[in-house]
Amino acid sequence: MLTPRRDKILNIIVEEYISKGLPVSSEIVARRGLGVSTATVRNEMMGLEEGGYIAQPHTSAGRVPMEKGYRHYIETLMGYARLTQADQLMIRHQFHQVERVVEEWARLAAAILSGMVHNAALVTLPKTVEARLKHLELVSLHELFVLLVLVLKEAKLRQQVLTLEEGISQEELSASARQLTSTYTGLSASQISAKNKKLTPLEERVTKAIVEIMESEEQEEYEEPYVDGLRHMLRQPEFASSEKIAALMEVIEQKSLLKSFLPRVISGEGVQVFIGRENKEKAMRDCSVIVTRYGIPGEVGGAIGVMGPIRMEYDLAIPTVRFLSKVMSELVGDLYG
Amino acid sequence: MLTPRRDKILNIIVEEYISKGLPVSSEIVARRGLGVSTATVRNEMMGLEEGGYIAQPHTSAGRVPMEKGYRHYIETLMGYARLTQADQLMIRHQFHQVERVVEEWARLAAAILSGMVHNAALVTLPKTVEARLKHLELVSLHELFVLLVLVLKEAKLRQQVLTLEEGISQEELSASARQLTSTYTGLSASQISAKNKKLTPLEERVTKAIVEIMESEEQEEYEEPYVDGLRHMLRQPEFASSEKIAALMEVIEQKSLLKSFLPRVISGEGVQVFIGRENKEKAMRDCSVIVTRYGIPGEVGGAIGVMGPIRMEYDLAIPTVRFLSKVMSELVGDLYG
DNA sequence: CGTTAGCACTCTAAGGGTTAGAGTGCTAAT
DNA sequence: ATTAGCACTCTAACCCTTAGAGTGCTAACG
Repeated sequence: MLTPRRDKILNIIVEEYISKGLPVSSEIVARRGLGVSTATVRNEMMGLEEGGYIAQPHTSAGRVPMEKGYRHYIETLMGYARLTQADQLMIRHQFHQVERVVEEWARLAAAILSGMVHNAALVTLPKTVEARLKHLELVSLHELFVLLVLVLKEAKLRQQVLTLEEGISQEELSASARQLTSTYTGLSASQISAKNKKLTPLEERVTKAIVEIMESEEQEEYEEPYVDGLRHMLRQPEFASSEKIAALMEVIEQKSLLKSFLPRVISGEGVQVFIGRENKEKAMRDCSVIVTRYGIPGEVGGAIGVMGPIRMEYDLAIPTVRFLSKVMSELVGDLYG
Repeated sequence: MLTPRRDKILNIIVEEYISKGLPVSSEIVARRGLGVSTATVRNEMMGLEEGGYIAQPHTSAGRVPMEKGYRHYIETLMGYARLTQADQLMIRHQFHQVERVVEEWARLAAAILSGMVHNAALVTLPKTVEARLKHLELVSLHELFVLLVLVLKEAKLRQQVLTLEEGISQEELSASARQLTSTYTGLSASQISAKNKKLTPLEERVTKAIVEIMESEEQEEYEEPYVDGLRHMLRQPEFASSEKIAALMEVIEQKSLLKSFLPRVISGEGVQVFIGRENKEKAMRDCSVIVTRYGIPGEVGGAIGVMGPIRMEYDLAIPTVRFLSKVMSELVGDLYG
């Protein structure tokens, strides 16, 4: 598709632009590698420009990569970019320092990721394909209020306050809870609602609530993600305009973030990169998102990724996302094993 | 301190500046109320300027309120500013629509508040002065891992995964949990650790974990707050500089937000306003924060507030914060009743 | 004495004009 | 195919000018 020399020139332009943020002149390219003159480089650049890989902000300026150029660069990168052994160790070490709680892991992953790539990180909590009940408990709060506590298969807690018609003692509640736990344990929402044993009014009420909670659990595609490192991302010069920032904030706070690209993450394999206009949200047409799944395929999974300006250090961000996804998969697999 | 006329002129300047965002000229002031000429207004303005209430950006510009001017304006405001009946109803209505869960309330309060005042809202979850155990449960996850679930007095759940020395059946775990619940229910961390009954190794392990969790619960001054509506705040013209935004984001993401003013909220009564330099964080010297407590004094409480540019609609923000604090107090009081 | 009309003064923001320099595309030579 | 050389273009940074807004002061007024 691209001659080796053009490929090389393109990659130099992208690298240079990413690190400096300024249009890249033929001279800068000529100084790096290939023993050719600036004139030759200029000729090749014209070809790349016709191909839509690069463009000039104005006539007398150097070249700037276009989305197609970034795409090409990233394709090359995907092959070899890996984290150094030292970085991997450093990251693993940090995970050993925190508690064995999924929320903590996700938070830490977001913190590490955003810190390393100087951009915002997103991490969703892992979600099981099918929620299964592990244990349930009824705790009398006061008068007619009862707290229903569900423990789902992967140590996930859900709670709901139920209002009863008549007061019931804690002893009776505990008995019912024990009873229901033993009949429902290990079952999914559909299996629970399928069971049509004879139930007391209380048990019926509780069962309905359980099914409701577990179904809503399965419905949502993903949990709301942890977002960390906005402070880093906003320091990038491309976010000088506060209008852009506000628009982005809108997307983030309205939670439309997930809907916009998670479907594509689920379907795809490996680390995926969405550059500029490839993002569905208008506010993100100046951003790139690097995401991947983590977890155990077909059982439990979440998403982890980075958001930043198009001019991002892909050579760092891609392997970092990849590695953190690996670590999270191991941890989650361990917990759910 | 201030003659009635100066007081009036000052308040006009502040109001006008808040609504328009432009320096206020003597003519604008003269056109509103008081039957005096621009020259007289100018004379009075000079007095106000000497007093440090207002200032000119440059020689030939109108006046802009200084922090002292805002302070004076707010002091006047505090007396009478109330929400309309319609707004109050509208807000109450929204709270009736959501589930009886503290987290939901806090989230909703933040959403309503930020939407109404077009700025960022902060709401912490209510925190009890002393954590009391309501119920505990032990659920076997697999092999040596056991999930400890605590239900605290105010329907608050806490969890921790314990690693045991040897496998224990779910039946035994449940028995222990029931046993411990009955002995510990209604007690505080210190009371639990004071009890020195004979304990099995398992019970000892669990007790230690309980005390640990409950103590950490009491230690933290406040929970991490929900922040909502940054998208609104960032649209304000004073946040045109992205440098400011990034600095603010730093404060928010690093959680230093709470430490910076919550001590003062706890000690103070009623709605409090921190204007510009009165905020401890450097990044917030261009911001105002309006906060108050909610909850039941001496028992349980949280904080709710607004953050925005100094040029904020105090006449709207102050009563809104006040009213939402009232609603949250009622709800929380109801739940903990 | 407080108030006001009148006026000179100051400062900003916007527009226009100039210029140095960067980087190009083209041409002609190698 | 490559390259040196050069004319050309466009930007960004200046400076200069000017209209207009709003002031502070002075002197007159009730």
